[in-house]
Formats: sequence, structure tokens, C-alpha cells
Amino acid sequence: MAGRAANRDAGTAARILDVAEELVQVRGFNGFSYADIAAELGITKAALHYHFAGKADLGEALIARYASRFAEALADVDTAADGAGAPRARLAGFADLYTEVLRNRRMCLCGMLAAEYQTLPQPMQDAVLRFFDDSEAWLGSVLESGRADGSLSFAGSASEAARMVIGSLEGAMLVARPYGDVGRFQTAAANLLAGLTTSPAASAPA
Amino acid sequence: MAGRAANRDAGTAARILDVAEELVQVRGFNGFSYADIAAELGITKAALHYHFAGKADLGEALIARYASRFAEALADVDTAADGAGAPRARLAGFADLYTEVLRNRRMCLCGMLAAEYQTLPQPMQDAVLRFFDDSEAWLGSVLESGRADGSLSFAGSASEAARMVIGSLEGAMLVARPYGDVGRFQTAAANLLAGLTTSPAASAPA
DNA sequence: GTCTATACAGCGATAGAC
DNA sequence: GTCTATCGCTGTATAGAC
Repeated sequence: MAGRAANRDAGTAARILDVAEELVQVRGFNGFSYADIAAELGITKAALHYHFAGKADLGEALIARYASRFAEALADVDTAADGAGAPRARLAGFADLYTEVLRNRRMCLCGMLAAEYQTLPQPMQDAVLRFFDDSEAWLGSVLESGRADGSLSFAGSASEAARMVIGSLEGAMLVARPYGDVGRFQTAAANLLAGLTTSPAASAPA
Repeated sequence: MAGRAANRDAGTAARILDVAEELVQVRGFNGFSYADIAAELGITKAALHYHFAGKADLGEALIARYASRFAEALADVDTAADGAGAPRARLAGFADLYTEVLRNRRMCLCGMLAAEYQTLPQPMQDAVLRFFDDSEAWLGSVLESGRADGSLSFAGSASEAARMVIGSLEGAMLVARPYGDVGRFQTAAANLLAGLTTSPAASAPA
């Protein structure tokens, strides 16, 4: 989920998605137009309609690609953090994905679309909910493992805790971004995760 | 901060604000037009411009009124929860304000505007940050009291904890609203507050 | 304070040439 | 695959009558 480089060599469709993605994450789906994308790429609006018939189609493609990249990033977190201490490291890795998005002065794509949810065409609405459902499933499983091995602690079900964490990270981004302060997000995330982490004495008995 | 009733007897300016407020909280500042307000009130767009010269002026008035009502609501929470156990009750009362907003199928006005922040005229941007600063000041003071009397517990400064709580509540709303599920928010809020609450044994020694 | 009428820019979208 | 040209509509905003 790192901020992708210029993507100069990608096909036109991919470059359109790159520009549109940034516009949605920075200005919202209702805050940009085909003209903005066309100007940025040096092509015309008509060319955009060749690749994406309507704004709704573009929006669906945007979420699909974002969700797919996010799933890859989660798989990378799984790979990077393995063995003992995996749950804690994976939880931290999950929060780090959000940090990277904010570092690019962006809001989470689906967090932004959640705000505009009522104005979105239904296929986009459905895709946004799927994104959160998938995140909840991955994180819930991590939290459950952490509770099982004693490294994490929380009340209620792992799904509920996952929902709480996802919402909290989205909200921390939402508020930190206007302040232009990544540290503000990181502090909030650290305090949040601290509340789920068992004390060293309990998790790593000397 | 309860969902205000029809406000049938209010002046036109107030009724415009009522309708615009709901539109912003449901669809976003970039998701509605003067025509939407005019249609809802049965007046013309030109009449709207008499009361609020431009959309930016309307937006500023919207935040000012919302922030003023929110401050009143916080004062009410102070009054309702007094004496022993006040910090915990005030913290719960703070979360309840958010619940009420969500019950009306709305997002927090300033949470919504935070998402659209980069597209807002600067006076609106400034007012949004002031709203969060004020909330942080009030909540930080509540948390500090709670730590002092032993009823609340958290790492770092009270201001940092306040920022974490505000962000988490905003994010819980942001994500719960698309699901149309107030219970989803309430569960997340309860889990969040549980992490700040000292165990009964510590706070209420039998 | 509200109206009719209108200006004018921007929007998403389409037709048809190249 | 991209262009020029244009459509129909909606956006915010204004002028001037009542």
C-alpha cells in the first residue's frame, strides 16, 4: 500500500486510475471531475470515456484495484511477521499501512467513500462494505490468534475488537489529515494498540 | 445535540441552516446544491442567496451553529454528571452525543467536513480545526480529572488520549453509518471506553 | 424577503473524424 | 486510442421587479 511511484510506463487505463485514486483520496469522489484527470494526464475527457464509460465505472474500478492491493499488502504483513509474536507484529503492520497512506497526505480510499456513501451508485456502495468486511475478517483472525497465545487482550469477540480498531484507525486518519500531522495519527494509533497489548510481564514471562 | 425537530416556527435563515445541516451530514458539502435546499423548503434559489450570499458563507454559518450547539451539549453533560464518578459519566456522555447523531443517520458535521477538508474555503477549514481543538480541550480536561481520581487510566498525556478518543469515535461513526447499524457504533464505543476505565476493584474498592 | 429571469461556467456524456 | 465539437443539464450567482 505504499505510495506508488509515477507509473510513467503503465497503460493509459492504469494511469487514469492512479490520478483518479489520488483525487478521490484527497478531494473525495464528489470533489473532482473528468476534466481534472484529463488535465493532469494531458489527454481529453473523451479519451477518459473510452477507458471508463462513466464515473460510476471508474469508481468501481478504483475500489476493486485498491482492495486488491490492500489484500496483497495484508498478505505481505502475514509473510513478514511469522512465528512467535506474529499477532502483535501483524497488528502493528496493519496500522503501518494506514500510516503510509496518510504520509502521502491521503485519506483511506474507502474511508473517504464511507463519508460520501449516500451519494454513491450502489455497486460502489457494495464494494465499500466488502472492503471493510474483508479487513475485519483478516484483523479479527489476527486478534483471535493474539488472544489465544496471550499476547493480546480485549473484551468481546475478536470481530468486535477488529471493528473497533478499523474504525479507530480510520477516524484517527480522518482527523489527523486536516492538521497535516502524521505524528498525531501515530500517537493515536500507538495509544490504541497499547490498550490491546498485554503487559510485558504477562506476555513474555521472564 | 439531539436531532432537532422540524423547527417549523423558526425564521427562514434557521430553516435553511436546518436543511443544509442535514444535507452536509448525510451527503457532504460537495454532495448537495442550493437547489436541494430550495426544493425542500419550497422557496427559490434566489431567496437563499439573500440569507447566505454564497455557499461558503452558508458553510461557515453551519459550522458556527453546530459548534455552538455542541458546546452547549458539553455544558449540559458537565451539569448532568457532577460529584463522584463525574469523569466516567462525562466520558460516557460525550460518546452518547455521537450516538445521537448517528441515530439520525448522520455523520458528525465536522467529521464529514474533515473528509472534504482540502476542497473547503479556508474560513471553513479553520472552523473545522477549531471544533476539534475545542472538543480535545473539553475531553482532555475530563480525562485528566479521571486519572487524578483514579477512575480512568491511560498512557501519555490527557490531550493525546482525548485525541485518540475523538478520532476513534469519529471513525466508528464513519464506518458504522454505511452499515446503517447504530449498534455497531455502540459496541465499538463501549470497547473503546472500556480500555480507559480502571477495573471496578481499583476504582470502587468494596 | 421572495420572486422571475437569466448569466455563465462546469459537469458527465456522446457522435463522428482521424 | 485519441481527437474536436457539442449536447443537455446542473452548478453558483446576479439583476431587477414586486
